[in-house]
Amino acid sequence: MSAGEQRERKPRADVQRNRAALLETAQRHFLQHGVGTSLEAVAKEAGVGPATLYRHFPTREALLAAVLQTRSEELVARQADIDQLGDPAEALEQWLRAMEEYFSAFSGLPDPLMAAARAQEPDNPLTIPCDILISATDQYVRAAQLAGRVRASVRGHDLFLAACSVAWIKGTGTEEESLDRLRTLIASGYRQRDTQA
Amino acid sequence: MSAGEQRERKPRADVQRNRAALLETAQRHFLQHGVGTSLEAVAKEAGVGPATLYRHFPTREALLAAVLQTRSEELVARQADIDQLGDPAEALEQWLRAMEEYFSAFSGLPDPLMAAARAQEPDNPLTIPCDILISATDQYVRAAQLAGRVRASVRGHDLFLAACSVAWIKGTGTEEESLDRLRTLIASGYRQRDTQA
DNA sequence: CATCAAACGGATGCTGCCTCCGTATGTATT
DNA sequence: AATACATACGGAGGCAGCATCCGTTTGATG
Repeated sequence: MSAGEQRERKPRADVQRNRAALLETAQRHFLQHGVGTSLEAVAKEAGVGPATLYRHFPTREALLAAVLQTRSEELVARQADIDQLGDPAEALEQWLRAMEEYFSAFSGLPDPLMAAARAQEPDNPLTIPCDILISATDQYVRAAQLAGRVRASVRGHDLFLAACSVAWIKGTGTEEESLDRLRTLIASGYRQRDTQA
Repeated sequence: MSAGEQRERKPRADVQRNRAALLETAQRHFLQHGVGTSLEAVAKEAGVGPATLYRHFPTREALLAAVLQTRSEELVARQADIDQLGDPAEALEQWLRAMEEYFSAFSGLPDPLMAAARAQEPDNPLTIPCDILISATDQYVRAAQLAGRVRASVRGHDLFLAACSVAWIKGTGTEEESLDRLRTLIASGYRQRDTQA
């Protein structure tokens, strides 16, 4: 209490408990019913009133961002593995797949994600994740370009959009085979042709 | 009443009138607020009760399909122009742009469209339009492939998905410049390289 | 003008969103 | 252990949109 410690009241225990229950339930509901799931139902199943949910997470996006936190960390962890790869083209490819899986975590996720990526609303809790992903993608693109494996005209942002698109289509229930064809099409689009000049 | 004529009662005049008013209003609302617009509001502004709207168009998709009818016809009309072009690669390109514009008619349109394209629900009034578009795309693809301008591995369905994706991204409010970059990426993906062996 | 099927539309029940406010709960103090 | 107090809780309620039922109106017909 002496050394600069503000000596603030310890936060209540139920706050943490409710928050955890909400996150756990929300994740399940997002998984089962997509990002548009009923928040009222989430609250009820978590054993709290609607107001408690809204107090913890003022908007659907805030809840979504919080639930996504775990997955974001997994994505960052994957980056370490990917960076180990010697081949920058392979690294880019794997990174794109990792991002796509992240976008496909819940059906309907790409929409709020794009909304966040577009506008510069700093209050949208999904904006920061998006910005990070775009610049990370740009890193991988540049590395692959230096190795002459990716066209010079390509930007990280382009492939971010492409990955988001594929995730969106995936979310609409398209068969995996069609998705693979689309991925191949995109890959042909950004890869530098070997038979150059 | 003799010659096989079933002599059925002439349909009431208000039916036609209400239907027309609903379509006109619905188009305006879809344009302004996207495909998710309030059907109640549409009915009210068209000067009819909710029940009348639902009697004419049992589902949102039915109304959407009816409103889209006009645009579909415009698309067919464009086909005539496109078919005039000598260059099959150019024809494919223009066709893809035409489809993309069609998909972008209303914000949020790509979602129900993809839903219709995916499942074989013959009762979904959007399924037929989708099937037509896919096979039309396939025609253009084949023609361009015969001319050696498009990779052999590409299918019409792939480019249908790609066009739908671009339209989806457009609907999320992304800047036109980013869209152009994405279109270019896709084009690089399907075009046959000139420096072939 | 009378008839009657066809179409209409208001009322209604439902679900989900979000907020207000009286109440309960956990922490700190004595 | 009991009290004081801030903090968090949650039910109630207002609102909007969907979709349907059913009593009433409308307009084609003879």
